[in-house]
Amino acid sequence: MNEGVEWALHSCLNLAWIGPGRAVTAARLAAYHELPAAYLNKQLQALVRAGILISASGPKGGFRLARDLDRITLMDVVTALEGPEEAFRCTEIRQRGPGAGPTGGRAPECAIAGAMGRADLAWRRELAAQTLDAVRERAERQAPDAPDRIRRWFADVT
Amino acid sequence: MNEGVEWALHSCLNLAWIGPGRAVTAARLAAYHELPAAYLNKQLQALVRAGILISASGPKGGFRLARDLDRITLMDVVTALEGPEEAFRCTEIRQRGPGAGPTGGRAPECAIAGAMGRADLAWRRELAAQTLDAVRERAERQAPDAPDRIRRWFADVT
DNA sequence: GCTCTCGTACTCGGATATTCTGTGTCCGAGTGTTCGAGG
DNA sequence: CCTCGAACACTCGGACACAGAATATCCGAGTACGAGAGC
Repeated sequence: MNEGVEWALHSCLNLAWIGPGRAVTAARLAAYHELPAAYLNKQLQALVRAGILISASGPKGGFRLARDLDRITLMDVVTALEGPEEAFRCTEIRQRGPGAGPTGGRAPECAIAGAMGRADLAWRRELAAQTLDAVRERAERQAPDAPDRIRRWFADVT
Repeated sequence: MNEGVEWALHSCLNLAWIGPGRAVTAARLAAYHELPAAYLNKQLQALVRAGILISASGPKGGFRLARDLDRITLMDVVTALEGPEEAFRCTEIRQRGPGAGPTGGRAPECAIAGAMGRADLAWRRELAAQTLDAVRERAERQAPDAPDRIRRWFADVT
């Protein structure tokens, strides 16, 4: 899986902790975790295209959340960065070669693809069930001082 | 996901339909689906290392199943080819940069990694619940003539 | 005729190229601010 | 003093290199079979 997923999730949580109104630049978000700024910018662009973030150019510009965390699921972020297609792609090799069989392409369904698809569905179901707000809540329970520390660091204009 | 997973699953089912005793060469298995023989051989080698297949060199050599299909799960095959590590890898970026916090590396658990890990667990649980024998049964229900056709083609020594 | 031995053909196994997606970087388009001139 | 305008600085956005892994291929190690010579 793309490494940018981790970056995007952390950045979304940071944006929420900073405050809903403030727009933060990609460079600043990247500096907080020592990430390559231009590349993080690329990932955030994908979130903008997916409607998760809103971007603004120019001075005082940057990124901010398009909606509250409780309306953003892990599935949304993963789909925005990885695309909608599932991990296992059935290339229908059973239809090629001597084993093609007499079916003229109207094969009902590949049993293997079906089984893999069920597993993929379980994965997506679990991702869709988890909102970023629930993740934030867990994170705050583990590190209650994190939100304030983040808010203070990002308020620092240095 | 690696494309070889699909090839390996189909090959395992073909091996089961051919019969438990017969050893089939990688070239023959590849020809049945018009796959690159040497590359399929590489994938089957991984299954041998995982204990799913047994290989034999020389004339009359080839691959055969190490155990019955009902004792092989989709999880076994995927792990053999993709490795045991999960798709989402947490690189602990929260521990880097100004946001590192005072914890000396003994952070309890990344909430994001935990949430992604739960989804990955659901995926693996579903894969582990499906045996290749169940997949075979579904496949036979959809194409009852497939086993006999496969057996006959592979029996052809041409 | 039977047995032992050597050669051969065939297979897996790992080392070796090639392509493709992910990773990282750079410069141009767009925008809000700010400084200055004019009324 | 207030208003208007233009230049500027800053940000996103997409186009442009680089790297690592997936994909594909090739040659060597090992083995079972079979032919041939010897007993």
